[in-house]
Amino acid sequence: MLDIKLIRENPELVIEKLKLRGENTENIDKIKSLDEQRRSLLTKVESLKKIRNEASAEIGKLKAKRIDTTEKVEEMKKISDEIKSLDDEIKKLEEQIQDLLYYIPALPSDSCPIGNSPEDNVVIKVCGEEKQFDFKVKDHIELGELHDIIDFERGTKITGRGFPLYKGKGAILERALINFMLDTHIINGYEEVLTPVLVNRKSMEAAEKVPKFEYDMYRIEEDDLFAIPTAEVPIINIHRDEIFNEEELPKKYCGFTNCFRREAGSYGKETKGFLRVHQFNKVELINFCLPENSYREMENMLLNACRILDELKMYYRIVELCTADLGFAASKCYDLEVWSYAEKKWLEVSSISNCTDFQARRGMIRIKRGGGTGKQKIEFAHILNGSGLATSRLMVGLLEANQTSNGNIIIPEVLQKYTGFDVI
RNA sequence: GGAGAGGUGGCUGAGUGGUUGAAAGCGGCGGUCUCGAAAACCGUUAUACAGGUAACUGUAUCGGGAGUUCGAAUCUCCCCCUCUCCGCCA
Repeated sequence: MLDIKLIRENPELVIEKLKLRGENTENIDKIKSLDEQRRSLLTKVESLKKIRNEASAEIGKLKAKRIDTTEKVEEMKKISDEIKSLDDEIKKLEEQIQDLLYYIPALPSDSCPIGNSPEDNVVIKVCGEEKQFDFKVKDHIELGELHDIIDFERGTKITGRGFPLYKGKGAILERALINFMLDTHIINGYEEVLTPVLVNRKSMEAAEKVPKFEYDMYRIEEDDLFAIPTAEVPIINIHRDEIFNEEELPKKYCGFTNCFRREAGSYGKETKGFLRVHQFNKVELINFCLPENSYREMENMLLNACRILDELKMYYRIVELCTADLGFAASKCYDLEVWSYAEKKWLEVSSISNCTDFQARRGMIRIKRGGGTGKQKIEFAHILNGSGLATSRLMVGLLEANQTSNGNIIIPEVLQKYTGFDVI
């Protein structure tokens, strides 16, 4: 959620930044005028409440002295009614403001490349070495079937399309990847958490997934719970409605969860195998930090995620998203993409975002600074999230890149101690 | 799912209609004392919103919402959560 004060004080800036995202900005003026109405009513009702409070105290004293207060009470009845109707009006205005505000995305950082579509994203760096194959490469579905390690058909039988079933060495490889990633992140200073995968509405709101993306999520209506689309949601909510002391930051968490996405509206796109699924596995990185450090921390997080791909000896690239391609809550974002030798395209395996105070404001995640100096200040934390990494698409790249001419798959060296075997 | 108990400031805990934003204690912070520390003592210690350049002022907040009242932490209704016992169960 954006700061209403920013819209109030500098609407031109807000509009200018939103336009860079290709966002419709007409609601900004609407919010501004609703906010003006709200504040003028607020001033009015607060002064009436002051009168009421003073009168009530007086009535109390008079009654104690057994002096008649009928006249005073009658007068206050009128004022009380007036207060009630003003309060109702204010409440309605606040609801209108919020309904609009909840759909306004974060403002892009000045450092974001400006663009109109994903084509304007900027490739920062290509890493690792591209392999040369002197045979026709198999795609991950063929490789999965060949070794009976991924069974898409039975996954479909159990649940539906997009719910893959891993078997045998496939399941072990998946588990090995997760363990390898978590262990690596722990070394880099992240605390591991294992969170709930169903969360309540408040948690979704704090992560800025609801109301805007409510219908992209699997929901359990009876209990008003949501299946998480990413571990970002429960991990951020660890500190919802809390205030950090500034010395506690940066606070870094990593966590593995299953992730669930309806991907409504994307049918027909990348329906093959692992490229777009409804349930996948992901290790997530979260960093709560001081506002002035968030962009520096973001570079660190990028390195932490890259390290996984480096150690797996993957061929990948770092892409910086342009203003038009940023996620709803993000001010700046890097994607990591691994090369698919069979699909002949780059696959997104990680997205590292600086959401600055956008989620912290909604989730009331704050920092207390200057403790003991007498000049205490409370401000919103900055929150970064990054995948480190998502395994299903990584699995695609990994299987393809490590295949041999007879269809075997060589396990990368760093994973061998986790799998217990070196070839599939 | 059934029965009961309870939700008050960072924590413990008083308060059942009228200076109660809220006693007291603990903790935190600042100070006095000390070579330093502890102890003791003194002071201070919530958040949000609105107005104001500011000092500051006002309003709101005792799980959430609605209601009664001139006035609600306190009374009424609905909801949520936690705990205990029973049932079920990985």
